Amino acid sequence: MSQLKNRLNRLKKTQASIDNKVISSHLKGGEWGEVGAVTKTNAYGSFVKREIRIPLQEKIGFYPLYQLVGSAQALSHLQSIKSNVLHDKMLFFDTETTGLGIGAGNVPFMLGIGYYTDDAFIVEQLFIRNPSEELAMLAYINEKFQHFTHLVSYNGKTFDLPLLKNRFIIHRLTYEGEHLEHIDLLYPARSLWRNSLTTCKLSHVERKRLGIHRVDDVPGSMAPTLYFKYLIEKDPNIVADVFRHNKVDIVTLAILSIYFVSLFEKRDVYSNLELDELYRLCVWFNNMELTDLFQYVYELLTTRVIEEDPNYFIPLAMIFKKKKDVETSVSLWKKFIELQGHQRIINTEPYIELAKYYEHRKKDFKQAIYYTKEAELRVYNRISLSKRNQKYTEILQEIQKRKNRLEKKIKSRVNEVDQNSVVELRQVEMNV
DNA sequence: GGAATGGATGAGAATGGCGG
DNA sequence: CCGCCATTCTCATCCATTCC
Repeated sequence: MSQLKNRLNRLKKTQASIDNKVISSHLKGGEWGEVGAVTKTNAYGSFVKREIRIPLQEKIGFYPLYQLVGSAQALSHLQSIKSNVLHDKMLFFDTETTGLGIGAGNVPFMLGIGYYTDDAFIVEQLFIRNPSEELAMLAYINEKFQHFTHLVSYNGKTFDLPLLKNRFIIHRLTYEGEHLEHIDLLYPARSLWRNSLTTCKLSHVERKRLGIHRVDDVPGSMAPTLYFKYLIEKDPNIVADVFRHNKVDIVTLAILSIYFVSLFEKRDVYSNLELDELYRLCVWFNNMELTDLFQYVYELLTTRVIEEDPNYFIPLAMIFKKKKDVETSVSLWKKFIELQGHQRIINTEPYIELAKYYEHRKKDFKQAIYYTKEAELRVYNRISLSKRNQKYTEILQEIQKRKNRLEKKIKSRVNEVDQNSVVELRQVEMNV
């Protein structure tokens, strides 16, 4: 055990020295050992491989790596994943390429993969020193695919994987990863943070939500330039930063997975969320049909919405309307009006929705016309406040149309009642 | 510069109530 | 039964975003 610990510590040290850029310039370029990499050879040729072991208890940002152990299954809700998700059957995946297109001119010069073993998280980085090494690298990763069931990436569905498949075709290799289900974390990230983060780029997400702060990171957009420079000068130190960048990307994929999983099982994390995140989470659980989680988050959300921003009652009401639970929608619209009705500028949607509800479902035209008139009043306020009122005059016309219709309906109902009472009277007379 | 994705927006069909 | 109108449901289409 202590032997293992020693070994881990030793590995940790070498890795730290690489990360701290102790790759010093007095060791003249050319030696791959300097970046902690070795030459790997297989039946198709050679390429360079760097392997890093990270102990599972290591904390990356806010979360330790071991948190995914035994709890990866929840990730299946993020995309329509059918098979069981096990942490040690997931292959985290990110490439560095010579450009952004997925056409033939774009070459992946580095493939970064990450996976869990019993005692560590392993990052393997495959790098080609020239185009002729690509085939050997592809063959290597092809064999790796066999040991996993799920691929995890960030925008990999549109970028990394199509590109990689193209390379297989160009090299006349059969892609052996068709069995892999693909979890692309970009989409859940966007649906959760589209409003609360200015951008959902991986580097921004990890800094703002995972507590991971990169130091001296080279942006991905620098990768092509650095690689071309390497091709000319053949000094591994030139691409040392690309290795480091790619490694963080891979590790971030694991930590982001942990974060998502925690949303499904650690209900105490909800109190740290921004209001909009909590709302988006509510939408998640509703769409995923996880009723318990939905109910829990919904209740938490409503108490916060009252204090922080009653406007959220409106989309929430629409969720229940879609679920055909209109009574709940009605209570939310009314709650909104109760809290916001006094404001000069206010969304009229709840008034209109309530008017529809009373006209069409309850046939209570008086209530319907009451809410219509309330809406009309608010729009008047708007128009008097703004010069550019084209939009609001249209809304106003719509409202007045509704009002006129309701007035007619009320009138005709009064007539109906009169006629009915006349009929009743006649019947009484006949009976007499 | 290519493409999967989800959200927003819109068009068209289906529904349903109402009056003639 | 038919025409009219408002609403709702279902697709279709568009648009921005993200990867290096």
